[in-house]
Amino acid sequence: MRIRIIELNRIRDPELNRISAYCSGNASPEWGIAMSGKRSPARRPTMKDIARHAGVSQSAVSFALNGRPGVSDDTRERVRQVAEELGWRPSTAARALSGEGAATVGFVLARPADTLGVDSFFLQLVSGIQEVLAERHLGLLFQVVEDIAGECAVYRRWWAEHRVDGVLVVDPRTDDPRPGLLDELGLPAVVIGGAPDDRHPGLSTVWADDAGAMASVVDGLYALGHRRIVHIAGLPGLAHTERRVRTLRAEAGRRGLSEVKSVTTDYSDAEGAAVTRRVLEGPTPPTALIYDNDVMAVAGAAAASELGFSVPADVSVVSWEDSALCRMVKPWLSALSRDSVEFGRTAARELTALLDGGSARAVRVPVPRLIPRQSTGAARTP
Amino acid sequence: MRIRIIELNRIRDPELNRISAYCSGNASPEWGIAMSGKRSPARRPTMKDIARHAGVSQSAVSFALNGRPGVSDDTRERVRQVAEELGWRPSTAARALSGEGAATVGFVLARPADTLGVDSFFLQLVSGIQEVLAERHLGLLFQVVEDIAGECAVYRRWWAEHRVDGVLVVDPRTDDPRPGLLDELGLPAVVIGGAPDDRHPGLSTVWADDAGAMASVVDGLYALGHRRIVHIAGLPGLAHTERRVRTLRAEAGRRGLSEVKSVTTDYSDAEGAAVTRRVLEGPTPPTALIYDNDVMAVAGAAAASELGFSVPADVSVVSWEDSALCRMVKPWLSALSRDSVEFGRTAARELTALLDGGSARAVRVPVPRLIPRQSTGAARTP
DNA sequence: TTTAGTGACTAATGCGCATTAGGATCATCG
DNA sequence: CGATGATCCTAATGCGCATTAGTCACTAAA
Repeated sequence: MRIRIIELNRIRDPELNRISAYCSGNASPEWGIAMSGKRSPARRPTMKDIARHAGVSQSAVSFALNGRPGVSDDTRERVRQVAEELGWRPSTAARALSGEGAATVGFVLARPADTLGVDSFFLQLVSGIQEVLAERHLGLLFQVVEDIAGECAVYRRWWAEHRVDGVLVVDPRTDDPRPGLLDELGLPAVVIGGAPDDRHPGLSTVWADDAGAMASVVDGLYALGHRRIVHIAGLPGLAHTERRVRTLRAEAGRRGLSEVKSVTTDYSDAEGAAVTRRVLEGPTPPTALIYDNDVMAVAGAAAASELGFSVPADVSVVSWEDSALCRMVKPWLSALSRDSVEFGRTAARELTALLDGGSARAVRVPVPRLIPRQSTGAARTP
Repeated sequence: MRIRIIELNRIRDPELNRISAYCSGNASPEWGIAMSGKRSPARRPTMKDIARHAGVSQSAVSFALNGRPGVSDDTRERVRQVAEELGWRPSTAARALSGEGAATVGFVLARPADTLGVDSFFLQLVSGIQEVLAERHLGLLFQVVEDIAGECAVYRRWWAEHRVDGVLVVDPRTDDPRPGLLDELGLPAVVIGGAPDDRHPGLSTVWADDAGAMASVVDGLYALGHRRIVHIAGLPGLAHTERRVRTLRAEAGRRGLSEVKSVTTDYSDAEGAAVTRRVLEGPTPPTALIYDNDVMAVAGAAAASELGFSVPADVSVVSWEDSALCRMVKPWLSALSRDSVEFGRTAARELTALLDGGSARAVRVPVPRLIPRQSTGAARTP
């Protein structure tokens, strides 16, 4: 049916080839499908088909399938069965067009392609997000861009194209343009990892208490006798980096520790190792290192060993991210563990709540727990 | 405008809350947006708006913006400018509905959530795919499912919902139900990592020559004097696993090596280490180990060291996947390196070609190169 | 017996866009 | 000078669905 139409179009307008996408899957390039013996691709059933099969009007079908009043229980059941038999599913395009939203949620990852390294966090996060979205048949539109500007452009485009009903924002920054933009566009959004923000009451937030975690890590290290601590932090602009850095400074101040500092990096193994070398080669090397991710922790621990520092005898190492990596090196790295999959689930749940008309709120997920392994120990008393 | 409509609906049908998604972004839960002083969210401009501003009919706008004949160059330019000013973008829903396809490509990852570990391959692959799709404003719909059956269900749903124009299939298996299904649905698809398959001429394939790579690895190890080689392979059902296993057997047969074998695993660090221990503790331990991914290689190398085997003096290690991981352990692991991002780009390009009406084909990407590092060396002569 | 009311439907409309079928207004040619 | 095309536009239609406005038959109330 559709095929024939395409053929006609083809004849009338030779350069019109976009439509051909529909049948290119198993069509020969010669447009011979309908004529050749080959089975043509199955046709999507529509409500009209259901109506015909069930002997009612389209509207009745719509009422029946959407649980609206206006049809008898008998008819409703019959329509449902026919729909089932035909394998009908509502066309998201048509639904979106008639005001229902696109049944899709957007997720943008802003980082250069070559920076996409060994990082289990995002895949797990996305996996958790999926789990919740899938239950409600919501799709996840995923995009990787170079930077925040690109991310904003994507949001604008998605909004203008009517592609998504809401978005999940990751890696919030201090002075971030995204919340404002999303507010302006009226696009429901959940910020993952951002602290609650009064300026954008329309956005929900799902966040971990980095401050609390940092405080407890410092507590632990202090109790082990560590007085010189270096925090090899992540990207400087990120909100959670700032929170950690600030908390570390506060904790140090509270205890009167002067040789405690944070150094920001780009999260790469290379910088992690480089910074480690730099601080350990200084006049008064730290006795404890806190790394903002597992990759840097592993690279840093290796760098320390190379310099002749024994872990944990000479220097303790804590990874702010737990993964298989931490158990793939010797000594096993003590790490702050959080459930990234659950984090994703929570974020997705908040977004669906928002889509259902709920009001925005800030949800705090459990403080990451420190899993003590072999890389932390008492500070060597000088 | 829309707001008012929603309010009316709300009054008539209190339990109708799906529509609310549109304004929940910055709407108070009280539906007071229109009345309150707050700026209501911007409204999407449509072609009607453009037509009004430009003083022409909607059709003229359509012709102008789609490069169709029927409007003067003057008008065309004017319309384009207005569209630009208004920040207009075609509604994908409307486009899809009028037969243009959904401007979206699907990607399903079939693996249990907890198996989503440290794996840079997929993120890089997706990143490459994105790069190509983004150029053409094609969206990527991403979904994680538990298994192949779930994946098939997703394809069916996407097809019935008219959500995607084509899909990218990863991890092809021997005796895979997916190509047949996609053929049946007439959904254009590119199989990533599968060998060319005559049975489904409608599907394109992008694949690496695992056989060639395996042969060259065996060549290299043989030249170094290795005669007892164990291949710690990935999942048994996967097409590329089978290719590698078969090739290894053939190569061994060709050289008359009897102590060469493959052991399949689940790709996890745990199994990688376990299998390593088992084979090294046997009566005649292998002198070379080939791991099907970086995670197992690292875990395996560590396990070997723990057993007292020195790498590479006692046993050589090759990782069939290069990543930062391979340079994060000592000794650095020799690895087969491929450009996953480019792999993704190639796959995406094949799919867009298919969507443009091109015919299916099988594209071979370059054979992965072996990067010799510190983990491979001459076999200890017994 | 008329009137109002209700339950169960069908017809008709709009969403935003692509496309087709028709006008109008010209210039060109026989 | 009227017929024939071009050229440039506008009106109208359909995609698949949700929704609104009828319609019709039947029942309960007045």
